[in-house]
Amino acid sequence: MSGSTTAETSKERLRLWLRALKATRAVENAVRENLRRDFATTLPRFDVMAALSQYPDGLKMSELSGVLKVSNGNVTGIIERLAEDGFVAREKVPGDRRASLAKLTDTGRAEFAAQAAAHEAWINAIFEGVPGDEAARIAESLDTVARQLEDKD
Amino acid sequence: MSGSTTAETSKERLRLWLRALKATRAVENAVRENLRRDFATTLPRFDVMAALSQYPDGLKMSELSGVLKVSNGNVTGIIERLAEDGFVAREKVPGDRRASLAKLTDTGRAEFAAQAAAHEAWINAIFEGVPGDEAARIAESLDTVARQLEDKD
DNA sequence: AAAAAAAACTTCAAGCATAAAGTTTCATAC
DNA sequence: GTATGAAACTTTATGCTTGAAGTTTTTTTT
Repeated sequence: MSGSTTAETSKERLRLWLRALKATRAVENAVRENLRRDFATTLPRFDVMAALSQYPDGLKMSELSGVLKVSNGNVTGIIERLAEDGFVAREKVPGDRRASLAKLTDTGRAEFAAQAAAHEAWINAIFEGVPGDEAARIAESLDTVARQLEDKD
Repeated sequence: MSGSTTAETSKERLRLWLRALKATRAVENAVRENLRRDFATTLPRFDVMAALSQYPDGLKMSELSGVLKVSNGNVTGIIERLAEDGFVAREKVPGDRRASLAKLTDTGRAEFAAQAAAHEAWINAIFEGVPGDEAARIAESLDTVARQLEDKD
């Protein structure tokens, strides 16, 4: 009977999801709090800077919203505030006057490097109780779920 | 060497977290979209109604914000909108004129029953690729993380 | 070449979320 | 019994987020 779909496994999956949601929210909230306390920033801003740090030549606004899977209007606001703080610069795209390129400034790059190092340390501390091989197995299962959802789009 | 804490397991844990975050966000977004499409509601509203459904005698505003781990002001707004829609009633607490009790109405209870049934079906479909025993193991690891964070508060 | 359609943004309205400040009510101290 | 402090909320300011509507520029059709 192993592997069959019963009403009981449905409940079990629901419980898994609720626990997963609870745990990830707890981690997320801890990260938000740390970002706020140590860097006076937010998770969305960190996410944007993380994305930009992987593209030294910059990303168009629409590419950025595609990478982060958030709406266009959302990206507009976050980039605007990051630009005000001097962490991001908006450049014009030569052949297209509609588009604009968002790019980390040197200040932004330095700031993000510090944030990323701290972030890795926080995560490492939080996941201390999870052995490495267990971590790999969990990631595998979660990817299965993520892929399942991507296919539906 | 198994189980020792090295720089490599730190990176591995970071990757695990990023994948977990990506997967749970994907599931969360799918649920949000379904709630919107099928019930014209939101995840925060669903969460509030789920909490209230477990307390037939109602919850005080402060208790509700404690259960959901969100701020007081947040609860005020969500309950207000749910009350406008007739799903929640605010009652006075006999001995204390400061406090108020939030409680599902009959309409609210019926509405939530429909939402909860649909929700379980969505989750079951999304987690179809995850076998039951794997699910149990993942939940175990996630609980370890969640407990770790609770202790710090 | 003019018209229509599409693309790349930005703006807007509404809801969610927090922290901080403000109100009213209750409990304690003196 | 009056003052002090705490508790239970609400309000406000700011930022995140979306979907929808609006603008400008580019591309495609005809």
